[in-house]
Amino acid sequence: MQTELTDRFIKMARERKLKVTPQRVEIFRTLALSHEHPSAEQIHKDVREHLPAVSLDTVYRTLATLEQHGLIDRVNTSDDRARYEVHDHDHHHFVCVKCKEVYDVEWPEFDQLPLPAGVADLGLPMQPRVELKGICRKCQQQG
Amino acid sequence: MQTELTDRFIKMARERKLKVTPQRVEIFRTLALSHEHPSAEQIHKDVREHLPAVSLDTVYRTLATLEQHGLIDRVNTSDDRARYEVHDHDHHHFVCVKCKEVYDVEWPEFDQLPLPAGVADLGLPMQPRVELKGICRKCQQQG
DNA sequence: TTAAATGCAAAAGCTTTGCACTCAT
DNA sequence: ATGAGTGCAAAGCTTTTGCATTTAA
Repeated sequence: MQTELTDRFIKMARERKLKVTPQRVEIFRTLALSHEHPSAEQIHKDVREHLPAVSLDTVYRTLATLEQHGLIDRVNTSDDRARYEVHDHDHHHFVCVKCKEVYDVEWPEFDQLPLPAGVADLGLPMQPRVELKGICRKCQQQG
Repeated sequence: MQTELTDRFIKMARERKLKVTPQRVEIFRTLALSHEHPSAEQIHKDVREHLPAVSLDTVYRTLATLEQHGLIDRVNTSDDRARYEVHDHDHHHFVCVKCKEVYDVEWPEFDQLPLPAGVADLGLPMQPRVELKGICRKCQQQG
């Protein structure tokens, strides 16, 4: 529900001593409710339907802040623009190399796989994610 | 060796009816010999040591062309600029969220794992790659 | 009260594009 | 010969930044 999501954001923000502004609440809610892995500009457009005065640079700054504090994730696609998501369940991505669309994929077998031995030497790993590049159904049918 | 790599490129380019220009040869060779997952600008800088007249936009155009034809891969990082590699052995990436450095990781157990059932519905998958985000050794030590 | 967040506008940075010329085939 | 590739310069987009104002704590 609306309140539940907002409360969750407020709780996480407070824990990290981030100020809770209407802009931030709305940006987080918009992203959490989207399944489109939206870009900053898309988020801006959506947020403006509820808070018309929000500026694009606030969206950029907020996304950067929330990402740094681990509340949201940047999705690495081959797209020119950065795209984001709230990572609230274990999943991976199928990225279409043609249209750049991103689809969520669940893969429990992978989630249970232990990390390769050498990783510890490289650094401290966080979330292992699989990126499945490919051509999506829609693009296959179009040629 | 030098010739071997060049020959390999020429063969692949011819198969795809791409013209073999000195610029393309040098761009491919530079990328193939690099282990740094370089950006277009870095490649441009390196290539210029052998072919001083190559322009940056030719590098961009060549990288786009070679990527479209599958001779090179774009590496999806959280970095602002696009980065590339010649994918000549099975490996995955450890990406440092702080310095954006990309390290290669081998993971034979993953390579043997069958793809999740649902993928076929999404489209035609190509290479499954794992992206391990984390904080690299160097950044850990610096704070 | 006060440090952080926002909005605006301008700038920066990466990448793309139009056009005339060159070159691989 | 001829169409693809290149270099140059200019433009296009996304993203960042400086500064004055507002606001959450």
